Amino acid sequence: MVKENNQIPQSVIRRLTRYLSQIHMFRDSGEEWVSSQVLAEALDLTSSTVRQDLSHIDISGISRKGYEVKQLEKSLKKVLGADLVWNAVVVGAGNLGRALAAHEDFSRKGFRICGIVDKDKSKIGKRVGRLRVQPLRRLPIMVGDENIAIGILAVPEAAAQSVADILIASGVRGILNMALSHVIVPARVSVVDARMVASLQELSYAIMTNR
Amino acid sequence: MVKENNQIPQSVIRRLTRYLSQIHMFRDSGEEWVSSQVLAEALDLTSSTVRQDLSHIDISGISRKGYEVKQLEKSLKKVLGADLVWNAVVVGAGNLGRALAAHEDFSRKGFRICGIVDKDKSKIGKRVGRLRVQPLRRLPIMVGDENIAIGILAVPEAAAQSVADILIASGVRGILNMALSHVIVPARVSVVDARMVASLQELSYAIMTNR
DNA sequence: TAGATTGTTAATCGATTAACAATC
DNA sequence: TAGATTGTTAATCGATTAACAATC
Repeated sequence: MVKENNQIPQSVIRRLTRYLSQIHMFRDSGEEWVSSQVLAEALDLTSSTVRQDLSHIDISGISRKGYEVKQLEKSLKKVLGADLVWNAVVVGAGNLGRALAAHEDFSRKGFRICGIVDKDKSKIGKRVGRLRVQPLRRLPIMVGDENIAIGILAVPEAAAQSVADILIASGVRGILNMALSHVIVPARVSVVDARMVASLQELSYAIMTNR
Repeated sequence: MVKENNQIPQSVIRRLTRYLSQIHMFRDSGEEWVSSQVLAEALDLTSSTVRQDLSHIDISGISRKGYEVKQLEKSLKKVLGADLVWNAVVVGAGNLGRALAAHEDFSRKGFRICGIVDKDKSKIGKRVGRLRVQPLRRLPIMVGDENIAIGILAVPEAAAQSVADILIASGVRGILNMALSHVIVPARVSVVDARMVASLQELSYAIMTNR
């Protein structure tokens, strides 16, 4: 364990998020220990993959028992930054943007939505849960004042790049891209795509080829 | 080109969805031809990867010109099933479920949301755009009557598996999983994860390790 | 103790990149 | 024609799986 300092591969990080979710389930059903085998079965993986993955993080298993659930939860949260609170702003106050701004899961998992902005005058000032839609031009002030690290991009395909540029200029460190299109960013900014239409297209391909 | 019959790797399919989105941009700006080099640059890939990927689908490029935009769009749509209309039902009428049911991008890209259901009595009957929230128990009838292939799972973590089981019993062929947790399904059903909290956790890791 | 399970090394498998002859 | 770009093969790189000694 603890292969500290050098970066963990993206493929592993993606599975660590799944381990964390699964560990919560085990914790909630009162389990105190979990083996690589049990974790693997719950997530359709091999126990070998689980052990390899966990070798990247600060956790020690015990022969014949496995990993302590509480400790594993703590280590996974630590490495993913899930033990911190991350401030975020939603850009785009369409159906999707408003839903994301009000989505309970986010705050429950440490992502605090501090604001929602739109460039469309007819949307500005409208209530979204406890927030009000602000004008797009306020973005730099909001990001600076509220220590916002993450921008959630929920605008139409065609606007995605120009709005991403504004987010970057405002000083966010990462972008969750909900738009269809690819956005280009400088190296100091990170992007993760969460393109739902793309996911649906992957799904339709899978359905078509599934026998 | 045309390595027909044998399945295209998941990693390639994921990029094909990106090519399709990018091709729409080129088309909209009036381009008629696109080379592997240009496509690669727009998406942060190598031209070699693009050519390899396109060798899986039914398209021929021409030396010195590249690929015809219209033809490439058509081939990409064909292989991804994006030339078809897919009927879908949203399960869970929380903030997220309601937004997904009303999301314009979906219908524009051929995913027709035919219904939204919830088990919570207080939500049933409420309007969501042109739809009304139906009781969960109507799911099998809806899926059968409206030829629904896809279920979009937008329920809390703890309910995900049991609701997935109901979707499967109702006869859907694929599930878009918006819930945090992993769902287990029989081989004849396909699942694609679109777990947004997981994406945010990937992003926070990326931010933390970005210098 | 006996045996289940970890941690890790080595083997396999798959995906990406490089290279280049063919071609328009 | 000259040269840009494809299509494809081979090389490299990285990720997953298998295997097994160490250990509790």
